[in-house]
Amino acid sequence: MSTNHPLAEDLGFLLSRASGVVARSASASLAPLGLRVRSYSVLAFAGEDSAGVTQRRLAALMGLDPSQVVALVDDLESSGLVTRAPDPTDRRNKLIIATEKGHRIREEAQQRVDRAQSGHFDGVPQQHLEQLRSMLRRIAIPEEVPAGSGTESASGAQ
Amino acid sequence: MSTNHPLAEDLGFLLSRASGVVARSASASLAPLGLRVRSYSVLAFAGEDSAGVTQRRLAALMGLDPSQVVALVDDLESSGLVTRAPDPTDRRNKLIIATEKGHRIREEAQQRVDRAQSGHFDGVPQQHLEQLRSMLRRIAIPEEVPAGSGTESASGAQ
DNA sequence: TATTGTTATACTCTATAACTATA
DNA sequence: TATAGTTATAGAGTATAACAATA
Repeated sequence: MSTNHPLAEDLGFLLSRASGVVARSASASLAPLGLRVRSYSVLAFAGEDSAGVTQRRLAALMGLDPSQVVALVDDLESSGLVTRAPDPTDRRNKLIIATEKGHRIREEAQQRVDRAQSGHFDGVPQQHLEQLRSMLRRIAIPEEVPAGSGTESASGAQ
Repeated sequence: MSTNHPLAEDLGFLLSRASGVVARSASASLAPLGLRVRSYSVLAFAGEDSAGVTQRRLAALMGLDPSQVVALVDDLESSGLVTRAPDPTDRRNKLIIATEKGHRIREEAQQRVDRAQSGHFDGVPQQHLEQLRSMLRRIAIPEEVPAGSGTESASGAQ
């Protein structure tokens, strides 16, 4: 399409830069809780569903390889924020469930992240933010990640 | 502000996911040229200014530490895409200048990246893309990086 | 004394492949 | 045989600190 635009105007470039800026401030805001953006994401997803989430689903939600989820859960588990509960239905699955402490920390973590992010977004009108969100959602999740998790052989996850 | 929203709707999270998706496809499209997103960015900035760019300025433009720029320039230089020219005005500076071959490769690289990215953005109305761009620019470059490069002791660069 | 580029180092993130236990 | 979780490993990205040459 538009040929020969400067890189500083390129959407992919700006996306990457902006993402880095926001992630760094989120990371800094979480440090006092002993969390990083990654582990916070796992904790947040686990805390959203009282039935727990499988590691496979976490990987799909976060766009990671399942092998990367292991260490994240290990850390949270050893900090007592989540537990790995066996799934009675299918014993291959491990359901990641937030502990009571996990819920408390998650609450505070979310507030911290929100506070850190508001600095980046608060000048922008609400309507634009909603457009931004829907645009990013479309790009980030090409095929709307069905709740059934991973029948698609890790298609868009990589 | 809005308390207790699901993480999948969080702007920072979506930003990070979308950025990853776009970066991966850009990376894949550049692989046949022996470039990555990072080295392509250096090549693009160098090619935009026939007078060349200092490594310090590249670091500021890309949000990197100056030490990270060294290896990127090393690679491009050994591939014959850029040269390190001494700055007569200030011999501490090294001006990174695209070679003729560098300009050719840069041209093709840009086309490849544009093609890869159009898949992600082409459904979105032009007006929304422009809003997105200006929003990302604001977040990515907090204080509009003055052309004078780095008097601000690597403030926003980190 | 301050700044540009540089080297070195350590840590995080990303990407793959292979293994185990269950199904 | 296929899938969930796991281990291991190599490579890329990120973050700091210190140093030489130049200003």
